[in-house]
Amino acid sequence: MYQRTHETDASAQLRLGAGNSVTGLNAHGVVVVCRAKQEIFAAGAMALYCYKVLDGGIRVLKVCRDGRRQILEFLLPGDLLAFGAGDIHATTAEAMTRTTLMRFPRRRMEAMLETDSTLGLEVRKTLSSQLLLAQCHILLLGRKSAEERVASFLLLYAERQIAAAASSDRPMLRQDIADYLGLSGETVSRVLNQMKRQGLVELPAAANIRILDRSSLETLEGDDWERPV
Amino acid sequence: MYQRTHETDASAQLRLGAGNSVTGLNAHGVVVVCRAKQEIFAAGAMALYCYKVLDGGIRVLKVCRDGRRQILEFLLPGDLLAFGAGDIHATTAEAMTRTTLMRFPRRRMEAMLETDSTLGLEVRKTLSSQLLLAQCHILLLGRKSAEERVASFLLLYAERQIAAAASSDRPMLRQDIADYLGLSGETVSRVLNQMKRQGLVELPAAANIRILDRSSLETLEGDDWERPV
DNA sequence: CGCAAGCTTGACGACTATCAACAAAAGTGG
DNA sequence: CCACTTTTGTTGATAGTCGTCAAGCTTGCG
Repeated sequence: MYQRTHETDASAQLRLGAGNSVTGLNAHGVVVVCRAKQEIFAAGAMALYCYKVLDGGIRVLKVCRDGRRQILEFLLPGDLLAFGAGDIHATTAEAMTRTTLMRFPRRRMEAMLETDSTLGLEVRKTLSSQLLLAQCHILLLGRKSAEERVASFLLLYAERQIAAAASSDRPMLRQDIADYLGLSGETVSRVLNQMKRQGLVELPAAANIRILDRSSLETLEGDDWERPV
Repeated sequence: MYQRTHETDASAQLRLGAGNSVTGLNAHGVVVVCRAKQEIFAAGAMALYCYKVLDGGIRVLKVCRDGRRQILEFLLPGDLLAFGAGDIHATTAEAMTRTTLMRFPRRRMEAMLETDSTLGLEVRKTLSSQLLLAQCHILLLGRKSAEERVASFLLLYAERQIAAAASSDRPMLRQDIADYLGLSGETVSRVLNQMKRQGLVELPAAANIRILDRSSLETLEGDDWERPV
């Protein structure tokens, strides 16, 4: 809960370019550090703060009564969290590894939106690109086979993780991938190892995936759309 | 392509309240009428316009190379379409029935956002609530059984359709429901008829569904979240 | 009246979840 | 530094859900 100048912010800026600096808000931010698996906020709680990821990784998810889990998105350094308009969080956010965040009071953010149209543009761009990602996610879950889902996932996160690799070793468990893709952990494991046998990927250490044959994966993905920013 | 004063606008206003009037933009809107099944824009096309639905209904969807279809949302009178920040449409929009739209030039809308913070708020609220809906959709597609999906769908659209019933008879084909729920048309038919045998719904005419036992459906839905606005 | 589009129903098979056992890593504490 | 425990990943056997194919049935419309 202590103020700190943001050492890690430089790498964060690097990812999404200068445009995504949450302009004037930085002055009102507080740096918060979360340990692995710590909950940042829970579904149903008052949305008092919004966040920017500086270092580490976050999963955003929904849970059913009976424990079924669906991950909605993985956030990496540079990404914004909880900039929606709702006063109550509809999702839960958890740190995947030790994670550093910049935290902003939502009331102050909304006040700034009244006058600062640049901030407004940033927020709109964030919401827009989250929506585009969600739409691709919907197509994936609704109409793709297990193999296509894994291929899509690898291609989507490959680029991002290269950029985030500096900050931490790929913090992505099989079960997290499964809960993102709407599959079981076993199925993800099977598909990945089949891809390994076909020479499409390498699995050096567990929780570490290296793409060897990107174009074959693109064929498998069976898709049509322009990948969103 | 002719200007017209919006006769149907009153019922549209009724749905989402006075807040959702796309404030100053109305002056720059043109009323457009689409016949059933007409494409409003295609994925990949330049996003020149944004729209507000005045009457009828629209489906927004994505298609794979091999023809698999996934519907992302159904839009009803009062809903806004294509207010995202991207310059290229990532989705296709089609009229489900004869549909009346108000069409706004995006460049002008974006220009107004520079100064009009009320419009900015409206756009942010629209994007936010679309994102909430998308997140529920992701949970549904990733983790729910066919029966749970249909129950969720009925509950989600029941309220909306009561409001929209005035404008047109439920324009929803089994195949559209199936493509929204990530199921086959046959499965949707089977689940609906099973629900009918259990006295949960009535199926007076094809493409017409009446809910008889809402609370049982809520149990079936197997969910936990606060339904979004 | 007859055709076309959409809906229902059944039979069958494919895909993927579940269960279970084991292997491999990663912590943990002596 | 090494047993020990816990967590995570792999692999196989089995079963269930849902997609596909096909036929027949309704409904609406020309």
